[in-house]
Amino acid sequence: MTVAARLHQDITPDGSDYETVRRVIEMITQDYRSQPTLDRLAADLGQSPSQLQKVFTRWAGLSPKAFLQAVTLDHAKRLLGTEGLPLLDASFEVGYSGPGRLHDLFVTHEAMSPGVWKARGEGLTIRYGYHPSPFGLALIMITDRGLAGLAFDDPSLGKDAFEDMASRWPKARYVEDAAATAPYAARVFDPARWQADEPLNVVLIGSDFQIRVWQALMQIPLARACTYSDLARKIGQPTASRAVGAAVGRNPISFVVPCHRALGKSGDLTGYHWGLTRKRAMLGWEVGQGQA
DNA sequence: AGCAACAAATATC
DNA sequence: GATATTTGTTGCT
Repeated sequence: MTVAARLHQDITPDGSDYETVRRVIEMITQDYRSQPTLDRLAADLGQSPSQLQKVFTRWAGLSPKAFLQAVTLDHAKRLLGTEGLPLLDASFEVGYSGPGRLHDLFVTHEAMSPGVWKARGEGLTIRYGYHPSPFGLALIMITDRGLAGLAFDDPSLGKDAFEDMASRWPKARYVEDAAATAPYAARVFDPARWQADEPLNVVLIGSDFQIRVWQALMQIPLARACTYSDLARKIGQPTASRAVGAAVGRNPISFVVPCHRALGKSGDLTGYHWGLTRKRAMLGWEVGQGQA
């Protein structure tokens, strides 16, 4: 099966795969100490073990067991007491194979002038559309310069993706145009199309400081992680880690600007705007792509 | 005033 | 002793 065909299956319109995966992750992370078996997870979900195995591997490219190890990395890292070690190095210590040599999603970015940001998006026309993704229903926003926003709709979060995004640039004009955003959805979530010869154009709209943080984030390779203080050092303000945290959290283009790769210094997955479970899911998924 | 932080100190098991 | 919780400091919005 081609990657494209596989991806098409991954992103069932009703998002049922992600829903299953999300619940598994929640169960796993609730008591990772007990290392729940596949049989038990399946029983709790009311599915047959083989069915669960199939859905899970299709989605993550990893068996649930391997995935369990991946999302337990924060725990592993804490146990190892390693400092500033990239995520996968830590996983290597717990008997996990190393990262693949996959290229990361190749993007070119340009920063919107601070003026546009200060004007709260005035004069900007933003087209948007909803598309299924491996992480649930995604809301994509574009300007004529490129991708400007990526959010996730998640009823369990009790927040509306569109409201959330629109409040960032309240004065922009919003036009629904799913046909225009569809190609972006296809590109962003298909690792087979992450190639340098056809870079994805993204537009960063934010304050000066935020944009520097987001640019630093985009330099973190797939399935790797770094800490907030690492980022602070990287942008030349080693004491500004707290401000970095705030800026990371404000990132409008989640997943593409990999805010999910920022961890607390101890390896804790501190917070995530679109839900901690989704952050774990992304990290695990990336590890899976690295294996593929 | 408010944060998706950090480190050191103190309290708790 | 190892972990939880608290407290002071931090830089940018």
